[in-house]
Amino acid sequence: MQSRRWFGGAGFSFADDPVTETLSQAIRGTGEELDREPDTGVLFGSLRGSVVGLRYYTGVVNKGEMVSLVRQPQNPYDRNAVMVANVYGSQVGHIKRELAVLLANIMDNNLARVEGVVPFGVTNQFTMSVVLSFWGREENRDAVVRQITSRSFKLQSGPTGFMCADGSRDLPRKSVLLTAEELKNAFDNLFENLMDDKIGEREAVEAVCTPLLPHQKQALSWMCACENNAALPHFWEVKGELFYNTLTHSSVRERPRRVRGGILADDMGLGKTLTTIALILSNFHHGKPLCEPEKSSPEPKASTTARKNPEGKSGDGDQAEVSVAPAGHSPCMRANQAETQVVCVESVDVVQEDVVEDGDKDWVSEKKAKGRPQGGKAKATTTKKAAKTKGKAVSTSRKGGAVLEDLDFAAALSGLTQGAPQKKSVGKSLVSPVEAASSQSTDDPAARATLIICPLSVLSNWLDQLDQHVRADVKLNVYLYYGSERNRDTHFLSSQHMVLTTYNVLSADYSGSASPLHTVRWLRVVLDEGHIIRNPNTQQSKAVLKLNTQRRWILTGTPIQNNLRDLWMLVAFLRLKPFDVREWWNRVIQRPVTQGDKTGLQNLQALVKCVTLRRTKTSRVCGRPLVSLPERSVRIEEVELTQKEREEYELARTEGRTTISRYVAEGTVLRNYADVLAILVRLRQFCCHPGLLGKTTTHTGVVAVTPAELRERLIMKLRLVLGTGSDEECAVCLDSVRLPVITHCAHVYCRPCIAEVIRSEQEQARCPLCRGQIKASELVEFPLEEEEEEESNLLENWRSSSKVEALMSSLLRLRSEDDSIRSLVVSQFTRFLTILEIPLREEGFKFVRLDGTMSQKRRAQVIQEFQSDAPGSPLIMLLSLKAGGVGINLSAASRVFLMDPAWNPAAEDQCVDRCHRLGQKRDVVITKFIVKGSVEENMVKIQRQKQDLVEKAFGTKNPSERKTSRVDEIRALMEL
DNA sequence: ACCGCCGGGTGCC
DNA sequence: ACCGCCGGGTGCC
Repeated sequence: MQSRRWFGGAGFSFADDPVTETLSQAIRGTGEELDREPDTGVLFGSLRGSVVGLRYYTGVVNKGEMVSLVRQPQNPYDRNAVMVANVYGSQVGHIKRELAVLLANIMDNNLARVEGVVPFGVTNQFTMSVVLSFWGREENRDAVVRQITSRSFKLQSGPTGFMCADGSRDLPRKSVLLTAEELKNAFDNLFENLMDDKIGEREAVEAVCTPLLPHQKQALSWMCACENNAALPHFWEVKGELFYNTLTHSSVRERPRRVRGGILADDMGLGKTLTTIALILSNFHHGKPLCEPEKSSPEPKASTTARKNPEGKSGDGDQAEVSVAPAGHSPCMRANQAETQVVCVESVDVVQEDVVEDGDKDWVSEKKAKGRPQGGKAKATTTKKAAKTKGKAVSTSRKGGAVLEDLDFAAALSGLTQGAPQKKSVGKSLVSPVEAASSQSTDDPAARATLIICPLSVLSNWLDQLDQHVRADVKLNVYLYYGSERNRDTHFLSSQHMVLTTYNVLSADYSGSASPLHTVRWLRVVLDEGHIIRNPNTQQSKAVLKLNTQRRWILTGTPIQNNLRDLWMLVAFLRLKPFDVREWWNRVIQRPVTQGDKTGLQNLQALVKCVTLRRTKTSRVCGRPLVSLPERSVRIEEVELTQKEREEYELARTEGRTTISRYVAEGTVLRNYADVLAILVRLRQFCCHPGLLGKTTTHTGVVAVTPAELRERLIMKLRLVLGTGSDEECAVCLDSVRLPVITHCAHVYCRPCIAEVIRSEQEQARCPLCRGQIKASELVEFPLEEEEEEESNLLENWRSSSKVEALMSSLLRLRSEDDSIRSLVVSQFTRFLTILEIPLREEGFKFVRLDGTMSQKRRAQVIQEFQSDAPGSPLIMLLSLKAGGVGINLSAASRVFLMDPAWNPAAEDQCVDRCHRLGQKRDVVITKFIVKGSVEENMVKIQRQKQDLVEKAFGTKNPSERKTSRVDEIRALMEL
């Protein structure tokens, strides 16, 4: 079941097209990506050298510990200098001069990566040995060996002197290798069976009005434990005075603390949002509730404050009071304050319990150690300052600072801003950037708000769920940080219970100066649909890593799309030391695992297990399924083309075959990728409706004569690639293409991405996909022309098609049998959806439409309309496959019509999951329309074959093999 | 002695 | 560094 994740290639970007998808995958494995492809290197050998200058630096290393080698070309004493640092980045010393010359040469010319292990640790205060191993691409082996021997160093073949992961000394590493199949299975199951029966259940606080299901209580219990538990994390042991990491063999003086958070990777529909809401309300400081309903309050007031829709307009079904917190104006100033509504329970007594938040515990023990048990100067100061800056005097004090904070926070929450300030306010700089930067590691009582970051498409879902699950008489301050009018006041943001925002807003803020979100000290940051940040090169990912927070959570249904590399960003966000530094991740986890090392895999499994909770729809709690979803069945409906359609199709097919077979013969299939893609797309469009083709009739594959012709042709190809409604992946950023441009060699990229390539490579700039020469002046943009005219043209000269008829007869039959059943009609081609509107209208179906071009506001309206059970609400939703992918809930539908096969079966599944999820009452029936004797049939065949393939799993095949199988697929598609 | 040897000063890059 | 290297002092045994 899970194996289908493997073939999802681009995952959430839904690059449905085989050519696009795997081609860029193939490219990823080829280019000069040594640094980014740590798993592709081979070991050239190793040699013994020495580290000098130890006495000048503080970095310590143990026997067997790994060290990193960092070039220092700016070193004033030697431009060849190579610095040696330990796992935590502290400098240990330098590589001895003569050896540094060699390393500098190898490193600067990118001939090999050099990794160091210290075999004996520090034996004197001046120098020590280091074993250097050289990793690189096979074609560089000779050069490296020559460099080494010409400087009369001796390269030992193999990893002699390499330390074993178990710490045994200086023996050749005996790694147990796994077969590709074992590896694939292990990887597939990496996120399975993580359910530890030992985790208990925990009820949510009263403020949560929806009863949690057993598995949700388990998740809550687990999440609270993750946030509160102070036990040593995995791979750490106490060794005398120090703490010792068994993987890197490093030790540190300060007690390493467990990641305060983790990955909640439950399947879609198991209630990750609800569980997270429960967590936020149930586990504030010291494991106490955030706030509770006032029990004595006779009439609960429905007031969910500081809340607005993305568009600033109140949603229709929104029962709670919706108020916009105006910029620069604190909601605390509202007149109808009812301070008693919020009771923030946070007792200081907890400080003395066993399980407390680390910061406080550390503080207590620190004070004791200093023999000042009741002191706590530093703490008291911060607290006072916090109180002071809020202009709030607090007189009651039970025990030290904590109670002050509590009252202070309660006051802040309930809006007692006009209390009598005894000292003058220091302005709104409650959180100064300096404080923020310096308070990373310690527990921070000022951190109070939870920041939720999600894709725009699920923002409204969070608001709905908060309404639904939080008791109306709980006054929860939720601020939607979105839109140009958003309140950027950090004091205001810090004082919220929750702040909701999107990845885009976050990265937009980040790119500016003084990002408010990066200034606030958060209690908790939650990344919803966290796999969005799997590519570490994106602005979003960089922005996310820079957030200042105590606790970190990732919510995702698909923790790994198809590669181990996807995991790194998640690990980095969680600050899973030391793997948040790429080198250690690569050396300890990624390369060993990719090369089939059993120990590496075990380490990876342990690592994942200690931060992840994942249950699937088929998981069981105490022998019972988590949730009982209705059945779901798939039937394939074969569609026969009419005589006329068949003739048209065959004409196009023959033409396409001729072109492609020529490319195959020439071995230029991949170079002519855009043409091949165009042919395939055209055939797929023919299968749906001839009107999909638009004016893309130009003959492909003929060399253009004039620049104008070439330009026209490129624009046409660009339109083909983009206009299908399927998503395109940029081979540079590996994300959906934004601001698309097409190169003269007919490859599509984001303009900024390819511009950067050209800028950095200058005259030698080459197309990342085909290595053809590219110039900035030759990039062609999509002209913003009048598509409307074409659209109306489409509708005026209306004709039906076999597939349209097949759908219509199904829908009509369905309506006559049961007119309460709602359907999703899904296509990758948005134009097809437009075409389908005509017969639907003709037959008097009420329908709505959801596609990627619609604004968020419109989407929310449409979904609400469709989900509503009011009489006269629509029976059908026309849905573009891409738009149907993420987060949305369409459980009102129980029939799905997949109009055209997608390349990525996972995309289809995701789409079906929109309705086959919690809340679905009926059995779900999925109908796939496949035109008999067409590319569609071949696509389905190849999909099935893919599912059976094993070796694709880890990307263990080398790039040329992958390219070959890609060509084979195209041949199979065209029956060549 | 335009050497060798001795012993003190010194020390990353 | 319980080294190596440098450079000054010194000089048969």
